[in-house]
Parts: sequence; structure tokens; C-alpha cells
Amino acid sequence: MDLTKTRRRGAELESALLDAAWAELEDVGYPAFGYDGVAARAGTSKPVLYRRWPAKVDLVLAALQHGGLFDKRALPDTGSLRGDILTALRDFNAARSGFMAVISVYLAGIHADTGLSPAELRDRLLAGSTNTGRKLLERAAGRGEIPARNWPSGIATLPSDLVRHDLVMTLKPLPDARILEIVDDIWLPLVRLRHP
Amino acid sequence: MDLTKTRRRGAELESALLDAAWAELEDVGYPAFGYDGVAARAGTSKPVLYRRWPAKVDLVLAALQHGGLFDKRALPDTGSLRGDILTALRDFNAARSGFMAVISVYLAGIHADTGLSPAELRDRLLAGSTNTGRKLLERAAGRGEIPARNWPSGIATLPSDLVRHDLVMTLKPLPDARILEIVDDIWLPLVRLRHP
DNA sequence: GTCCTTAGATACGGTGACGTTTCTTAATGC
DNA sequence: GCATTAAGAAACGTCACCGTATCTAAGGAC
Repeated sequence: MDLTKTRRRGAELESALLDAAWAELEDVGYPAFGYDGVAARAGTSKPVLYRRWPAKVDLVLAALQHGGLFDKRALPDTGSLRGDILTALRDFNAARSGFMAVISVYLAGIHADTGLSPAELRDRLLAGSTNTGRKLLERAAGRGEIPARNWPSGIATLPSDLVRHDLVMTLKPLPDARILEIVDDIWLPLVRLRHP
Repeated sequence: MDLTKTRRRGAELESALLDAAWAELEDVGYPAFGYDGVAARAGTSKPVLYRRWPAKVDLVLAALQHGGLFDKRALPDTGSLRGDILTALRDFNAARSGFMAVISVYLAGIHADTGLSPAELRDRLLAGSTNTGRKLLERAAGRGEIPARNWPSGIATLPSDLVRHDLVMTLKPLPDARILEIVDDIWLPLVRLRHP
């Protein structure tokens, strides 16, 4: 809190509120996420939050958006399929805490009426994987690196599926060796196959 | 409640308590799991539960065990690798609600002191996959179906990793077509590769 | 039948979070 | 300077759940 100013207003206030909401969501997950926690973290009072986001789900959605979860990621272009997919997976791995926040929101939807459309959240969870893998494959085929093929979606999404799986199962970032295994031992051999 | 008997005792009572606890855990997940809910579901009073399981985690663990989560599954033996893995994955898919209950317990461990050792729970989550895939592969190699090889663990666990991933991401059982894709388009081509 | 254990019902006090109200006063625009 | 808005502090009532205490009486052993 700036000593020359005691109260925040406008965009500065909202930014601070959403920073706090995002941090709280990442920190405690959806079930324990609440107005008291966010207010304390933001150094504000609850009416300030309720005025803008009258229901928990409003605040959660705003926090997710503020956290950049809905941002599109640039498609890596390293000149090789291996480089592209490694970059994409490492980026995702490094940004995992946002993913984990969304997972806690998403799984909470089993048991509670979050008001969030599961399809919307699912789209966000899978964003960058339904398209990224396929785009990288098509580009590589265009370069002649791999045979052109109409890829089953399960192959296009395989690397990110596995990263996602590990993030949930271990609650830790993947060791780089695991990323290399996914790429070098599993995905690349598969996409390099000649297919009838 | 049987009209000729009004109170349960002994093994009958415990079984009913754990049935209820398990059902509650599957229904509401770990964060919302509590003594009031279990007591209501079991048609009992809270002291009855507290007498046996003084802390929530005791009750959760007992419910998990009662739900058969810690049971060993028989290794399928259909005479072919494809048959074996399809059977294993379909069984797991059918039994998924137990898996989802464990996931909610496991993820809750991020944010709460469950008193459960993450390593223990992780072992249970991965049970049947660190070993099953490898055993099926070794058996198939022994039959001459596939080249013998020292399989990277990521390949041995690949089918169940993907099933697990989909269960979490979709909150639904996998369509059989997806299981067939995992087996026929991804795993079998990979394990049939000649490897230097 | 008696005696003992404890199941089941009920009540209780405490706690934490929610959602709202009240109040003071900082911040902004005129 | 004044008027308006709303930030921030604090308090409040409600509710759900926890964990415990009390009581009645069912169930089982003898």
C-alpha cells in the first residue's frame, strides 16, 4: 500500500483485486477459494469485491481471465518438429500452476454448481493441444520431415495429454527427461511411421 | 432399516458405515466429505463414526480400502497383447468412479493437510500401471508377438496414462473408440517397432 | 430374567465463512 | 473550497459443520 496514497481506485484497484484473486486461486484451489481470503490478500474489504463480482463464480472467471488462461499461445517455430514440440511442452510445463488452478475449478464442477459451463472450461483446458500438435505435424509434413497423413486426433494431442496427465498425477513439474521421453521415445517414433 | 431389527452392531454396522462413507466420497469428493454427510447417509449418529474413526482422514482411508481401491487386479490373459491391454483398459474404465474419488482426495492434498502420505496415494493411483503394461509386454515378447526390449517406463504406462488423463479431463468414461485408438493407433504400433 | 455395552437421537458450544449493513473518510471532479 | 462516490474498516446475523456431551434403550452375553 503506497504511503502517499491510501486508497486505490479504478483500473489500479481492479488489477490489484484480480492479482489477489488469481494468487488465491492458485494457492488454495477452488473449493477453499473465498471472499474472505481474496479480500485479505488484496488488502481490501469484502463489499468492494461483492460490488464487482456478486457471486463466487464471477470472481473465479475473472481471475482465470486475468491469469491469462484464455490467452492464445504463440506457436513455436524452431525449424524442426522436435524443436517445436519440445518448446511447446516446456512452455506448458513452466506455466503449469495456472493449469492446476483450472483443474481444481474443473473438478469442483463434479460436485458443485459452479455456474461454469464444463464445455467452456474443457475447451480452455485443452486449448493449444487440439490445434498445436496438429499444426506442428502439418508443418513438419510440409517440410518433408515426416510422412503426410491425416492424423488421428489422439496422436496429435498425445504429447500434451501425457504432460497434462503427469502434472495432475505428480503435482510437480515434469522433469525434462520425461519431456524428452515423451517426444523422443513415444511421439516422434510414432509420427515418423510409414502408414498404409 | 430392517423392521425386525432396529440397531446394527458389529461387522454389519461397520460394513454399512463404510458403504455410506464410500458412497459419500464418490458423490461429493474429498473437500465436501464430512461426518454429518456420512452419518446421514448411513442412518447413524456422529458419535458412532467418531468412536471408530476420530479424524476425517481415518474415515477417508477406511472408505478407500472398503471401496476396493487397494485391491490387486488380476492380470488379463487373453492370449494376445491386444486382447490383454484392451481388457485391462476396459476394466479400469468401468471402475472409474473409484479412481475419481481418489483423485479428489489426492488433489485435496495440495491445499490441506490430509495426513495421507502423497507417496502412498500416488502408489495407489498408479497401481496396476507401473506393472501391468510391463508384464503384458514381457509376456507378448515371450510369445514372440513383439520384439523383446527393455521398455522405457513411459511406454509401459502409456495406455493407462492416457485413460487416466481422459477420465480426469472429460469426467466421463472413455468411449470404446478412444480405447481402441489408444491401443491400435498409438500403443501397439509403438511396441511393435523394431528398435536398435 | 439381569447386566453391560454401545447404537442412535438429540442437543450443545465453538468456529469460520458468507453476505450484508453501517460508518468514516480518501479520492476525484467541478 | 464543496459535493459525490465508493474504498476500507468493522460489525453483525446466519448457517453449516465440527466435535462433544447426555440420554434412552436395543442388542448380546450370561
